[in-house]
Amino acid sequence: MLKISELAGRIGLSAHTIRFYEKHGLIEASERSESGYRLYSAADVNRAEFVKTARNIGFSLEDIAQLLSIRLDRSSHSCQEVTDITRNKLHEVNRKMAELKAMQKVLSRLLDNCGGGLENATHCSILEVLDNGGLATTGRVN
Amino acid sequence: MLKISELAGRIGLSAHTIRFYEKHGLIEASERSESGYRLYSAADVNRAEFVKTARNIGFSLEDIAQLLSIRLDRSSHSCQEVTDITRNKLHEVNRKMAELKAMQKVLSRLLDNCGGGLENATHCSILEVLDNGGLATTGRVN
DNA sequence: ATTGACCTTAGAGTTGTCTCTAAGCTTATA
DNA sequence: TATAAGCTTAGAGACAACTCTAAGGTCAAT
Repeated sequence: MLKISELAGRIGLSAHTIRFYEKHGLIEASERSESGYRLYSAADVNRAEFVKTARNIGFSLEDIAQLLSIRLDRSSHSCQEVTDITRNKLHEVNRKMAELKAMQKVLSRLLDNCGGGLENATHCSILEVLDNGGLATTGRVN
Repeated sequence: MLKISELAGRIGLSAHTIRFYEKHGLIEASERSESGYRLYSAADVNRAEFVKTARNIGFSLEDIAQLLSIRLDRSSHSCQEVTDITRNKLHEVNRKMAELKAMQKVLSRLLDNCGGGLENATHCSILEVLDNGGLATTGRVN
C-alpha cells in the first residue's frame, strides 16, 4: 500500500492533484491508515495510471470519469460507448486545430507583410490591417 | 455618438463584453450623456473595431492592450514591437497545434484499432490501451 | 401615466484544472 | 526529544474571457 506522495511519485502527479482528482471521483484510496493517511492498493495504482494515461492523451476529467465507470463494469457497457467518447474528443481536437490553422495563416501573413524593423510604427502594416478590419480576402483564398 | 448597444450591434460584441473590455482598458467611451450613458465617437468605434479584429485573429486581451498602446502613439514605438507580439502569438499557436496533432494521432489510432460495436466493452481495445499506459511506441514513430 | 427597452454600477458566477494555504496531527530520523 | 518531512481537512486563489445579477435610473412610445 502506497501513501499519497508515493503514488504521486509513481505516476507523476502532485499529491495535491491526486486529492483534487479524488474529490472529483477519479482516483480513490481503498484504505486509510489508523492515522487517516490514504493508502493505495495495486488496483488503486492501476486506476490512477489509467487516469494519468487518459489525461496525457488529452481527455477531460469528465471524459475520464465516464471512461472509468465503463472500465469499472465493462460487461454492462458497450464498446461503442468508448468509441463515442473518443470520437467526440477527436472532433473537438479537429475543431480546435481548424481554428488554430486559421490563426496561424493570418499571423504568418501579417508577419510576411511587415518588415518589423526598428523604425517607428507609423506605417506598420500589421497595425494597418488591424485598423482596417483584417486581412483583405480579395484574390485567391486557400 | 453611439450608445453602448449601438456600438455592440455595430461591432458584434455584447454590451456586457464592451463594459468588460472597458474595465480592462481596451475600449473607451470618450463622453457620457447627462444621465451617464456611455457615448462613443467615431474614433472610439475605430478603436473598438481594432480590438474586435485583433480578438478575431486570436490575440489575447493582454496582447491587444499592448497593441493599443503602440497604436495610440505609433511614433514612439518600433515596428518590431508589433512583430514581436505577433511572432510570439504565432509561436504559441504553433505549440498548441503540435499538442493537438499529437492528440489527434493518438485518438485516431485508438479508433482505428477498435471496432466500436454494440458488444460489451470487456475486450475494448481503447480501454486496454489506457490500462497499459498508452499506445505502444515500438516500430516506426513519425 | 405606464410600459418596456435600455442604461448604470459593483460584484458574483462560470468553466476547467489545478495550486496553494492554514492549522494541526503523524511519522521517521538523528 | 527535537526536528523535519509528510499527512489531514476545508476552503480560497489563479487563470482567461466572459456572463450574469441585483437594484435601480432613463428614455421613447402609447
